[in-house]
This record gives sequence, C-alpha cells and structure tokens, in this order.
Amino acid sequence: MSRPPTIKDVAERADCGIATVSRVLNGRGSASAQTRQKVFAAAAELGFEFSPLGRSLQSNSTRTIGCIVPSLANPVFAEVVQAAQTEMLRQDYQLILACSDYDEGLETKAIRTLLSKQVDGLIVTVSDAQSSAGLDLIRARSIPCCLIYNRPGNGLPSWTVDNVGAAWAVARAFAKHGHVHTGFLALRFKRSDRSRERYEGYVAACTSLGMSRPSLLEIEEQEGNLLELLGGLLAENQNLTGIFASNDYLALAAMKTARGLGKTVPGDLSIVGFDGISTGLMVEPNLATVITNPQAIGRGAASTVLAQLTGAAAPEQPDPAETFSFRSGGSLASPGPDRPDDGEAVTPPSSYQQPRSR
Amino acid sequence: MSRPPTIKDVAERADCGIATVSRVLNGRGSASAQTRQKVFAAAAELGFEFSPLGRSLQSNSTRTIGCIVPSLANPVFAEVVQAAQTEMLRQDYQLILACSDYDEGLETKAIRTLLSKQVDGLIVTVSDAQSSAGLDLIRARSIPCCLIYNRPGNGLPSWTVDNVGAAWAVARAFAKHGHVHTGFLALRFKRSDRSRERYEGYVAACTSLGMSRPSLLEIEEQEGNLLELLGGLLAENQNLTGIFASNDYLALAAMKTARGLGKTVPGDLSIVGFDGISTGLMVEPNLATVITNPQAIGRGAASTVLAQLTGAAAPEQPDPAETFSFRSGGSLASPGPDRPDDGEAVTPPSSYQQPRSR
DNA sequence: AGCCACATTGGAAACGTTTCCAACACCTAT
DNA sequence: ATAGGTGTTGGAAACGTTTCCAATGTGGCT
Repeated sequence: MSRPPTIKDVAERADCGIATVSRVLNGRGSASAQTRQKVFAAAAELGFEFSPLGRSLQSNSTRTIGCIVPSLANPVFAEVVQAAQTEMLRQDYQLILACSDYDEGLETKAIRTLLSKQVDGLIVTVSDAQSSAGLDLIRARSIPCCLIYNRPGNGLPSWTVDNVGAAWAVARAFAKHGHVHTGFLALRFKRSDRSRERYEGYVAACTSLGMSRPSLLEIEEQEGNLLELLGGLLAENQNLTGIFASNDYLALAAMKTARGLGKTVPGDLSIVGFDGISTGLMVEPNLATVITNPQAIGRGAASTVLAQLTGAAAPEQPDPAETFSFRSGGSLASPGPDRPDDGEAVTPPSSYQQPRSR
Repeated sequence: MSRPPTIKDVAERADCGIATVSRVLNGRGSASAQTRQKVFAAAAELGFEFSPLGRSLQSNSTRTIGCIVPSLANPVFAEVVQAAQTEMLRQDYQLILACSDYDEGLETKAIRTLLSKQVDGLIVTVSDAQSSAGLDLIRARSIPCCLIYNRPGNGLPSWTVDNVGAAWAVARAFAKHGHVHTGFLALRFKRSDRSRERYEGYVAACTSLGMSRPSLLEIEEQEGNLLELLGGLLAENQNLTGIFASNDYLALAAMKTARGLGKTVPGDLSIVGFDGISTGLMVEPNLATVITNPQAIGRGAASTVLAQLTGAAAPEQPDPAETFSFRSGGSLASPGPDRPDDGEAVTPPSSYQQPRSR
C-alpha cells in the first residue's frame, strides 16, 4: 500500500534524471530512442501517472473550471451544467460546481471561494449581471469567464436566450388568439434578471400590439405552498384571459391551480410557459411554451471559456432569433368557449434542435 | 496586475520568517503578541490568502470530493447533487462533478480521472455496485467513498432508498384496489440496479400477494420518440390494469400515452410512479407514487464521506422504512368504471419530510 | 552565579512537477 | 586536427505551502 509512484521513482528505475522522464513522458524536448524506451517501460511497470498537483503548482493552472448556477432543481440549469461538464471533459478539464440558491451573498461567496481555489475559468449565472460584486472580483483577476442566462455586459460574454424576442413571440401568439388582458407570472422576480427581461419585453410587446399592459403576478418567496399562493393570485386577477409564466414549472402549477378554481384551460384561461421542459408534453392539454436549448448553451459557454484558455477561436453564438422557438400547444387558445388548439409543435431551426435524452 | 501575494511577501512585509507567518495565520504553534499583530496587519494589507495548491501539495489533501451520477436530467440526481454540494460547502469542501450518462465505461473513466485528480473522497452512483471496475479502483486506493442509490456492498456504505420495500408498498396498493394483472415499466433496465431491485421486489410482492406475475415492459434505449415506444408497449399489453413505472417521468409519459390510445386513467389503466417529483402533483389526475427524499440522501452521503475524512462519527442512516413513503393519487384506483381516488397525500414521516424549493 | 525550562523564531527540507542551463558526446566541414 | 554545430542529459531552481529542528532569548529557581 505504498503511495502512488512519483517521477522520481520512475527516474530511478529508468536510471536517468527526472528532467529526462518529464521530457519523455510529456513528449517535449529530445531523448534517444533507447532512453525513451527505458522511461516508458519504467513508467508502465510502476503504473506511474503525473500528479496534477505538482503540475498545477508549477504551471499555475489547475485544469479546472468553476460553475455557479442558482439551483439544480431547475431542470434548465441541470441540463446546462451537464452539457458544460461533458464539453469540458472532452478537453480534459474538470468542473467544480456551486449553487447560489438565488442568493446574491452566496453567489459572491462562491465566486470568491472558487477564485481562491485557482480555477482556470468560470461559468456563472448571477442574479444581476449589471451590478454584481462577484463579477467585479472576476474581472479584477481577469480570469476567463462566460455568463449564462445573463445579459452580456461589462466585457463578459454570455450565452443566453433572447428573452425579449421570446417575450414578443409569446405576446404575438396571445394577440393572434385575440387576448387583450394577460398577466406575467414570476417567482423570485427580484432575484433574476432573466425574469425581468422577459417581463419588460412582454410589456413592451403587449402595449405595442394593442393589448393592455400586462399585470405582474409575483410570488416573492416560496414560503408555504406554491399552489395556494398561486390560487390567491389567480383569484385576485379574474379578469385575465391569459398568463405568461416565466418558466414551465410555474406554468404547470398555474394550470393545476386554475383547474382547482373551476376554470378550464384554455377556455377560461390560456397559459404559456418558458423553457420547453419535456414534462410540458405530458400534461393535458399540452403546454404552449418557449423552447430553449440549455444543452447548446452549456456546451457553448464551456467552449467559450476553454477557447480563451487555449487560445482557440471562440465558438460563434447563434443568431438571437435562433436561441428559442415558440411551441404552440393546447394550453393556448382563443378566450371564451373551449376550442383547443391541436398542439402541433413548431419545428425549431435544425441546427439548434434539442436531443432530449433521459 | 501582479500575481496574488504569497506567504513570502507577507513574511517580508511583517519582517519575519515564512514559518512564523504560517504558524500565526494558521493559529498553530506559538508567537508573541507583537509578531502576531504584525503578521495579521501585513496579510490584511496585501490581501493575502493561502494558495490551496501549495497547501495540497504539502498536505496531500485537496479538500475536494468527486461526485459521479448518471445524469442531471433526472431531477432526483440533480437534487442529490445539489444537497451534497451544499453540505460540503458547509465544511469547506468543493465538489467536482462528472456524469456517466448511464455508461459503465464512462463511469469507470470518470472515477479514474477523479482519482488521479487527487480527490479526497467520492460520492458515486454506479450502474452495478456488485461488479464495478470503478469501485475496485476506489477500494484499491482505500479512499473514503459513499455510494448513492446503489445497494451497499463490498464494504462501501450507501445512502439509498429501500427499493424492495417501496415495491412492496406499491404492490400492496395495487392489491388493495383489486388489481391482478399489472406490469413494471422501466427504461434502461440493464444499466440500473435500482430499476432491477424495484422490479425484483415488485415481482416477489405481487406473487406473494396473490396477484399474477407482473410483466416487464422494457424500453432498451431511447432512440426515437419515447411516447411512440410506449404506445407500442401499451398496445401489446392490453390485458394489464395497472402499471408500476420505475420513475415518475416514465409514469407521466405512460399516462399521456394511455390517453392517446383512448384509455382513461385510472379507469382503464392505473399508474404508479417512483421518486415523487413535484410535477406529479401538477397533472390531472395526480400521480400516485413513491416519495423519496433525494436531499436527505445527498446530505447524508456527503456527511458520511466527510466524517471519514475528519474522523467524526458517521451520520446515522434512517430506518429503511423511512426512506420512502407511498403517496396515493388519482392515477391509481380500482380497475373498471372510473371511480377516482381523491388523491389526498399521505403524510411522510416528519423527520424525513422534503422541503420542496424551486 | 549558574542552570534549566520554556517561549519564540527562522532556516531548511519536503511535497511533485517543469524548465532553464550547462555539460558532454558525437559528428561534420573546414 | 580543430572549431562549430547538433542532440542528449541531469543538476538545480522555482512554484507555495507545512513542519521539523536547532538557535536564540527570557525568566525563574537554587
């Protein structure tokens, strides 16, 4: 049970200096065929592997990327993280994960910790990209960093969804079906600039399309039962014929709640979600929603960071209009007597289609 | 933009040796009040922080735990990982994540990589805990490791659900409602010993409760459309009145598919899931399922590994019977004309209740 | 005065790498 | 034969820590 062999052991066994071993095994510098032979043999016999620690100390790089997301409970982030991890693995980098739980303090603390851990780069979602103590720290160290789901800004690139464009698409869909009074439903509105972007885009779109200004249905914090809170909100807003929820989970909850209040969906209330999680297709009626591609975002963000590290060309970001596609579904129809849409899916742009695997 | 200050810089500024700085800042060994004062001042002025790299090299510990799960697309694993990460953060450890994508080869490779990265411990789900090349590697290095969702074995502890017990509970529920011919629905059966345990427990329970031996409805690989594959399976098994799905997502898909075939749920077909994901409560009828507590499992596994590292007492695992609770729901009722259950939830044991936050 | 115990301190080794550089051997063109 | 090149090689420094150990200083005791 001896500790793993070091380069010194190999050198000894191959009867040469450690510098030579390093050169041979790393394939740089010169070495005679015979020496190479001996070194390889010795390394193989001992089962030698370089210690990343010694290496990191020397090279000042850890082959490690930090990743901070609000929560993995949101399947969108779970998919992003998995895709990023997969991409990084391909390039032999490791991913260190931290969750900020939508808390700006934790967020900053996590960034600080990861920075001190000497990560080579970061992939982060912050609650507000325009003013974030954590991002300031990152910029101060000028470490490769890519945002996800945040508005790009302050010199940091971001892979995200065109929230404003998507909100317009939703507004147009509501308008097409003749809705006038609709609402925007959000959870933790204050802590997510994504949500705010969607809301602002939606307000602009609605007013500009001749609908009334959408109400904001906001759930501050999820203390207690989400369904109850929703019930209260919906009851207070009986005049609305449509609701745009800032994510699919909320949308599903809203459908459930509406039914509980004796309303039919979409007859009494139309509902549109955001994200395109696959469960939206399991309910009756199908959930109309904005389909996004977390996998492409995760992969893209990872490549962007790695490119900065390796000097490769940064991957090109898709056209904003390709970052989402609207999926119609039975949950959206004209207000009034039930006349459900058939829920046929709009085909998303092929290059950006999401392979759903579970 | 000079590089971060090192202990040497602090020593110089405080006009003392680096050994002294190390002692003072780490609070071990003695130092005069005056020296302490100077060192603290110097460190503060420079904004000094220890480099974990140098430290690790010296101490042979990285304060890093590897975590390998099949996929984050499964919300159960996403929650487990998040809970583990949170617990580790509390003790100032980092989590390195890898996904095996249900592939035993990738699984082993990931373990190998993490081991060479010098993680201090591992939290792993493998596809077969009884014969796993990766686990052998771990044991050979005798590194702290805790399994999740695997049967404990070969000396490795595991936090998991009592799959067999849960399967019995499901069988009893079906039996109580008078079902005789039921099936077990699984995806990637071969690659998950969890699924197999549930199936075996279910078979044993059914036969022992006087029901017929359940059919195995298996989806090998999800090439193509899950709903279509399911449609085929359900069509081939028209005689069944109930289906126990090995996870909630499958259960929801089965509900959807059944409706597509013109069957009512639960009238023509009762369905029970596994996991207790919150979306199960958003559909109509509510999904009957086995509720589990991924958060407790993640937290527990993390504590178990950390305890081995710090020498603390390992946290006690809950009684197997407390690792799950059966939740009745509208998707399960007596076969025949629709007479839906009201779907009232069974209260899980209080100490093991899951706070759902999203 | 002499001695010992004890607190404080810093030099140096060790952890496992990479890389600079000097040393050396060998070969070839003058 | 000699100078100059080329290809191999290993010693040593550097990366940032911790910790052993020896050296120094201080005080109290007989």
